[in-house]
Amino acid sequence: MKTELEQLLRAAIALALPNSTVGDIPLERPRQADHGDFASSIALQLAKAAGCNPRQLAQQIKEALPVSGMIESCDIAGPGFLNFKLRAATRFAVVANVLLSPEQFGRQASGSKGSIQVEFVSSNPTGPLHVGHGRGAAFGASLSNLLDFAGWKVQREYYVNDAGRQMDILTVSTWLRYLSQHAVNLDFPPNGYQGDYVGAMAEALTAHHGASYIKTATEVTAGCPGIPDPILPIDDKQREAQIEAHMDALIHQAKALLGQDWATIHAEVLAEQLDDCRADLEEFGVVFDCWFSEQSLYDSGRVAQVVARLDELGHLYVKDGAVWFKSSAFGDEKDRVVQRENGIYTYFASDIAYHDEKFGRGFDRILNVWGADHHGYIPRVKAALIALGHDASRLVVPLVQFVSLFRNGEKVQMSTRKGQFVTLRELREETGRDAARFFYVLRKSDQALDFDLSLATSESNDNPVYYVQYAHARVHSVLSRWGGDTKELVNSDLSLLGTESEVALAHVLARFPEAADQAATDYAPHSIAFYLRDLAAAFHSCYNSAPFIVAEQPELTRARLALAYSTALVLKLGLSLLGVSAPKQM
RNA sequence: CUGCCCAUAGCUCAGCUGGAUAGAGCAACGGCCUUCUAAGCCGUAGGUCGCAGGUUCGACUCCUGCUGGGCAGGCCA
Repeated sequence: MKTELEQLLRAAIALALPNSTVGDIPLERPRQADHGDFASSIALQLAKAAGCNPRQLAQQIKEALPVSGMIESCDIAGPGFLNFKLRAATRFAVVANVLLSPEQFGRQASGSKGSIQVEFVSSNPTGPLHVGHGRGAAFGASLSNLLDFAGWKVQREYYVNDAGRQMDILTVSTWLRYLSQHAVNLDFPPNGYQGDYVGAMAEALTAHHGASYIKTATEVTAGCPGIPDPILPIDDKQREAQIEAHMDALIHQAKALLGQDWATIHAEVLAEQLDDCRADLEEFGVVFDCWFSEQSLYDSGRVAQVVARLDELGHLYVKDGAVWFKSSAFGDEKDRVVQRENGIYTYFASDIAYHDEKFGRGFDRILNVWGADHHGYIPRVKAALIALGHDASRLVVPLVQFVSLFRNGEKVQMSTRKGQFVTLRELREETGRDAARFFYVLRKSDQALDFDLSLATSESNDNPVYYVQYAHARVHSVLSRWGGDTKELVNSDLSLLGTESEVALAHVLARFPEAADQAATDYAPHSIAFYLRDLAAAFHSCYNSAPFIVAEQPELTRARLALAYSTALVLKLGLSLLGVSAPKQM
């Protein structure tokens, strides 16, 4: 409807101003009803270049407008706005459109926008997902759904950081718990993973492999500097350094003592964490097409290859024994190390290989959904891509800000250390999946989120999830009261509609395709949540203004139910984009 | 010190590539259930869009400076 009107305007402008070049035609739905159904400020924009006053130009455009069955009137208002009023039949045509193909309403042809990869969550598989990851998951999943709906061919990917030190630390932590369960007593390192799940994995290790990994305490700590005594008067930096050195020595010692068994434990720990993570996300309605392993980049030699390529291109140099990438030559604020003095590649090196690999897969666009704390990392990745000859503008990084939990008005304290964090699983169990998914996307992603647990769990009118779901349930309640077949509703006489609240509802309904498309281009699932609230509000208003079922007027009843049912279908569609269910009863 | 994000009603937040009288929810106040689910609706009140400049027909929106809050600046990931 909007695009048709846009074409009419374009034709009119071509006639009124033959020599002008017009970009996008501004066309908005005014807030105020007396400004019509659509308004355009195009005359104001073109007036200057055309050298005449805006109202005059608006008049010319109006007169050049092709005849159309959808427009009832076109007025010139204010400084030169063109206000369009639609015919009643045009206004309610949306109802028939929705009923004819409910799944397709607002959906754009698959692949019409090109292909896109969305990488999100990608948390280290070193422990359960917490509420921060939950936001990334909810955002990324909703965004992916939206992009798919708006015509992108979407691939959802989880990058698994299965290489590197954090995984080693988890493996050691598990092994140390295993040892202590077998009465080998050692001081547990403060930078080890301390959650209960580590102990559980240690028990599983015993169940699968018995006592075959037991070593003595002296063997394990041989060559370790030990954990600094808390009473020692050394500064925090020194203490930190010694703790890290102790951990490195433990890892080294574990690898030496266990030999092949180390790889077995490592693999088992990783598999267990990934399975848990996958299940957790699935229960949250978040499913990935691809789980991409960081380790595979090392195994296939891609990391070494990409570093070699940068070297051939002359973008590397050696300083202080380490290999540096000249990222400052490509927009980064300083150069970055890709290979450490000890010969080990940095995380950045594998990330370059990963992004190079992704670009090689031929996506038109690549999205990395990252926590906002990683924003400083963007320039160096882009720098690497540019250096490798890629078009870095194809990479977009939507940032997701932090989440704070509130219960009864008080902030829930969380710290990743000591495993004192609220997990996504706990959140889901407390609020339910629907509330969690909806609350997560109720705020702009680049805005810090205060997640109000009391509100999310309240079964009251304060809860915005219920507000939308209730509108959907209400429609079905009315439909079942009516008792007819909803398939018949397509043939209703929509010309019987026309009250103020009916017009308003149809108007919001017709906005859905634009809202979905805009939300996709803005990477802004939150605007769908807001749209759904608007739609529910328009429905509730309609519901209260007059009964849908009028006993002595079956035709009017059918027309009104057609409007109500199409509303329910769009509510369901919109909620499904956000991963929220649409119950028929509440 | 430098970079990024944020600042809108008492509170939590929307505000579409610059458009007409800046919106919603909660809280406050006043109404609406013998009729399809009151988890709802209708109404009233509430604002110097952080401050100061600039760009123009027009600025919550764009630019600069300032104030106040969050985050980031490793041979960690």
